[in-house]
Amino acid sequence: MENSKSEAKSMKVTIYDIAKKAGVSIATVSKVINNTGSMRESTRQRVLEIMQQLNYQPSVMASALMGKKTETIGLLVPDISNPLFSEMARTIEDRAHDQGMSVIMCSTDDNPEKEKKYVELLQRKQVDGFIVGASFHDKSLLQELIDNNIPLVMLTQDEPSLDVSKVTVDDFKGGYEATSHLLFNGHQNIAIIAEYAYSSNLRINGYRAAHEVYGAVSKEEYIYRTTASILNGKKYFDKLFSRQDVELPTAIFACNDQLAIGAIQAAKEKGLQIPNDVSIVGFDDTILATTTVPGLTTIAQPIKTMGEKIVDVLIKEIKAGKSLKERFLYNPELIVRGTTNVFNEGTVDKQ
Amino acid sequence: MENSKSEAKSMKVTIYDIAKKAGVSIATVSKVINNTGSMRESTRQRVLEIMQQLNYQPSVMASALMGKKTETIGLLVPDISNPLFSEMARTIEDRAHDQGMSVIMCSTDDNPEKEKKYVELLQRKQVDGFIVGASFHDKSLLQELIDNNIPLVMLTQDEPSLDVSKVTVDDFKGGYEATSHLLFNGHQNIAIIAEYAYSSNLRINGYRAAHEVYGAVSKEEYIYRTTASILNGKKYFDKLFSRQDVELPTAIFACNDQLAIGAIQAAKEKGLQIPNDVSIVGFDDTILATTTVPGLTTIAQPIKTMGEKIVDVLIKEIKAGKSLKERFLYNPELIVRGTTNVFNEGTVDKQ
DNA sequence: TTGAAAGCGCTAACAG
DNA sequence: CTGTTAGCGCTTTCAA
Repeated sequence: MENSKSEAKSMKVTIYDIAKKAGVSIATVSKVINNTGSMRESTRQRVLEIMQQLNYQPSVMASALMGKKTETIGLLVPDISNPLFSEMARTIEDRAHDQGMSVIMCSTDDNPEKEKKYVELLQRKQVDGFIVGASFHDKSLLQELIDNNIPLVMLTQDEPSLDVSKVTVDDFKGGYEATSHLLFNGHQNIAIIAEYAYSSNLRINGYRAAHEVYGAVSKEEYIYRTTASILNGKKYFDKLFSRQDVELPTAIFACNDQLAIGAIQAAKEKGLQIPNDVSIVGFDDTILATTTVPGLTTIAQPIKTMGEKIVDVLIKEIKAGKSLKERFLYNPELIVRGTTNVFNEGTVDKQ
Repeated sequence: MENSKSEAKSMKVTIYDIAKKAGVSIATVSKVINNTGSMRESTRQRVLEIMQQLNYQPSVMASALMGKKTETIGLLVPDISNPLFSEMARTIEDRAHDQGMSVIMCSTDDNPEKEKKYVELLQRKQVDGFIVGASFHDKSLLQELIDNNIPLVMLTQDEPSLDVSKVTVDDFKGGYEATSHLLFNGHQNIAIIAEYAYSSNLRINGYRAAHEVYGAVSKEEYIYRTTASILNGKKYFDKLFSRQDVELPTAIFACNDQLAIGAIQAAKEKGLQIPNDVSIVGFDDTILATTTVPGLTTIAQPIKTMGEKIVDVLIKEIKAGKSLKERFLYNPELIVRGTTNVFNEGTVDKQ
């Protein structure tokens, strides 16, 4: 009635089972698991074999208890169902798995209570490090992690008050390029629908800078702020086009693809032709930018590159045991599709 | 030089610290943590207070080692960046967090090697249960989990060979409704672009059944299979429209939104008008269905409801310690937008 | 080269 | 009502 065969019963097989069957001590088994210490090659082989036979999987829990890593990272983003973040998440997940780590995702909804809850949860789960994406409101929570020397890196959020490693796109340049493209093509009245995020400040600065360079005036009345969603894109487009006090804009620079799509939809509903009556530029270059007709002209972030880099940076810091405070700034790229009329330049990829 | 104040130093505070400071034993502290046993109310309060003061977070690792749950679930889907799954994931995440659990996500890419790798990884991390979404090729891996009595539920995948709880949409009915809508509106030549998935078999059956009911003939030449992507939607649309041996279809039923969008793009490129020259119906009703112009007529899955249900079922099974083998079948709903012409019926939500 | 033993932070009897 | 104690599965000195 004993399970003397290699057919492990249902009970989880532990380091003790391996040790007994191999006729060695658990210390020895531990050494072969971790590839530490030295021993007779034949011993190592025997243990290895038995581990195979019994399909032994060392418990991450137990080793984490002993101060080893959990090989898990926490990913905090505003909303994983937002295409920008789901695309980022996919890259992050792949890169992490390549290095033997898994990722727990948490959508904060820009809600400080959820932020707190998730940070604490992830700490209880003893994640090896955090990736914080796009926006995080309760800075003090993050500062506390930093103070406790818990690896933390920021993606797509160049919040100056936090002194950690960051991977971002050059938001200023992105804003500048989007606006230049529009100015270059003859638009004088360009509105901007931005987000309540640090990145949007930078993009707005780029927008203003472009105006200066082109000798145009950027009107404060054209600058709106909201949160990312198609609905808000619609709403703010309508607001913009129902004002009496300023000239109607002929172009919109939306600070992300969702807002841009909302603007497209609102324009269509108003019977405006795109790009002739109104041109629209988005930001991010998510899948959404390719599914509209006409395709959305947008500023591309190198999502894949950034996702991979942020994982690499985090893992490096986890190994180093301290923040390296590196900053990586990537170039945005203007992708011209059908929502702007083009008399020139730019990467043309019309669909 | 002692940190006698409530200002916990950097070392993690443990159950011992609480016990010492409260002047009780760790057993007592453990009891208040888990709300077990009984004790003087004043004692409980005192301990609770100190836990607050020291910002004590019980280690999930340590309690998991003792056989408690890890409060983590593993989510396996083909690709988290696919809007259907990211929207599902969002719902799942929220529902799980509501009940104190977090989710580790893994994208399998329909690749059996990744499937194996992730299942093993999640086991090492001792997840309390698995949610397997949409498609999973190596059935034996799942069967092994089931045999080991590890909670496992399936979402959107009514694979008959696995006897576990399932939450799915009624794929047959969805296929039937999509096709009926087209037949009812006068189409006789309706092609279908399906996936290599069990759900697609069912949708194809519905497609055939609708033909029978309407006294139409469903031609095998109109049935294509591929994997979900915009590119494949385009590709198969082109294939369909370059055949000489059958009449050109006047309508396409694509088994998911991505394929449908590819078809829309291909149609536009060919200069075909939608819905007049060709009508298109999708499946899923993801965000993609709302961003195209015209909006995509599609079969909606109740993503939120299903996501919540699958979590509830899994958690119930985790608590029960065994599979309940429940099946939940949800009604799909036809959402009529602009890619089909309507002479009648259906939920109209044109944009 | 190997193993005995002392924990990691927590839970769960079992005594007191 | 409360504390003592024996582990959970693993890592890591330190001796042998």
